[in-house]
Amino acid sequence: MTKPALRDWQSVRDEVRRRIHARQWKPGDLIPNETDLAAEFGCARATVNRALRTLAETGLLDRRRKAGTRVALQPVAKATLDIPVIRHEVEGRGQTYGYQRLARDWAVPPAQVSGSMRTPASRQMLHLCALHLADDLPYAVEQRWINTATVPAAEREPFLQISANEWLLAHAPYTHGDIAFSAAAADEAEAALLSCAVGAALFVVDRLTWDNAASVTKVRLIFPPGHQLRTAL
Amino acid sequence: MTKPALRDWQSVRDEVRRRIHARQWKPGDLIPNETDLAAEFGCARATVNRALRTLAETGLLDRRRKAGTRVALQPVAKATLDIPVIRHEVEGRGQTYGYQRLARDWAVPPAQVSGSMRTPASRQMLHLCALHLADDLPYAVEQRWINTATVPAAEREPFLQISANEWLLAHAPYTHGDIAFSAAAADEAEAALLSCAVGAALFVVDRLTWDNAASVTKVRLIFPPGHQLRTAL
DNA sequence: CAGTGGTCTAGACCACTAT
DNA sequence: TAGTGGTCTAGACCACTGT
Repeated sequence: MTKPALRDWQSVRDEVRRRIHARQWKPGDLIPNETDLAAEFGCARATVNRALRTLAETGLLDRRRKAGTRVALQPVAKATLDIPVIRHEVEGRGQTYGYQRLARDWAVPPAQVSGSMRTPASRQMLHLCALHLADDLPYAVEQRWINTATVPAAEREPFLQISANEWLLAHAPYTHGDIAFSAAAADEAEAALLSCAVGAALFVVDRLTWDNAASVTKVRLIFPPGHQLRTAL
Repeated sequence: MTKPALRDWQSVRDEVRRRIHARQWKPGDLIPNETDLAAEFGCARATVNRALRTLAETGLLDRRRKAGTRVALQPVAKATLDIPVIRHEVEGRGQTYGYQRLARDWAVPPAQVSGSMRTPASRQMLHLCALHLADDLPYAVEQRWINTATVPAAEREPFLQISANEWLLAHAPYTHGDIAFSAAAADEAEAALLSCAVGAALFVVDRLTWDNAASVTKVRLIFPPGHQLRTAL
């Protein structure tokens, strides 16, 4: 019995996945090298490379030069989260988006904020508080500090019509950042804004973005009880 | 002034990113096609393709055949989460991992569970409850249903020494799954296990995995107050 | 030192889709 | 229908790393 040639890298990827899944190649096993697989599959080595590279990126394979390619012992699940602009997130659910700016002021941030943003401890920063709505119900509270040394244009923006969430993406590019997810109990202000009980379990997203070595903004998004962040695995 | 050729796809990617960041190419702009960029950079089109494809995967570019490549108007941040085995997660923090099986029983799951796992509503499933520890402190509670129609070997595994979290990865491959993050208030049992107050805000991860059309397992991981899930952006 | 993956090249064909 | 990205190929050279 001869097998038909696998024509594209997706087919090769699927066949390799199938063999791993069928335990033909077991966790920890060394699999044939690219040249041999290319010969077996009847395609170019570059095609096999693309397939195996993709599988390595998802954590199913471990690849090392000279050592070869092994089936991962404990495949680390990789979940890719899309973090869209909140307006798009709401509209994507088929709901009507609403926005209210609650506060815009200049203040010296807490030491924890200036510390993590690497700004002088005594310097004032632009501080914003806003509410995002979905079908007129509270969707998320946004609390934000903006480093106007990095984004001077923000000084002239009132953020009355457009949220900082959206304005910054178009006006303040970032090179990298950190994001953290956690749970927190609602304080009185948050409970009032989100129409929930004080102490209710809120879903919290903290994000800090950088433009090279300069911090851009630090934001906390607070979601009402029941909010879920979902993704495929 | 002539520019030196860009030798590899990472250099091309960096140069394209630089131009976008410098607003030489603005959000919404059409950028030159692959052939022209290859000529400008002095490299093969495949090299440009690899660079632009990578940037499109991160959401910075929108690419469509015939329509060309545009700078994304609202770059959707893509965060890749690594979801390792809990033992590795703990050990990676330099802490000592501990594990306690709290319960292992057969039961008919709630309709919500059998419904989402697409199993007969009246069929018993293997149910597990376990506690993961870091330096002898509670790290996470694991509540799990296992579809033994898909993973019959689980019937003979006591899960006393090894957690289902870890055993399943080695013995029950999955093809795809869903994961959801949320916040929940601690009930009495959870509060006792995690040494926190009833009603405290807990971080919750719900995961459901599939082997093609057959569900494998549905698990809820519950983390004590203060737990954060972090990643780079 | 030798084997493996990582990448580049030049050319080709194809798939999709805006016009 | 024509322009663009998506991919494959065959061959080459290189980088890394186990032995």
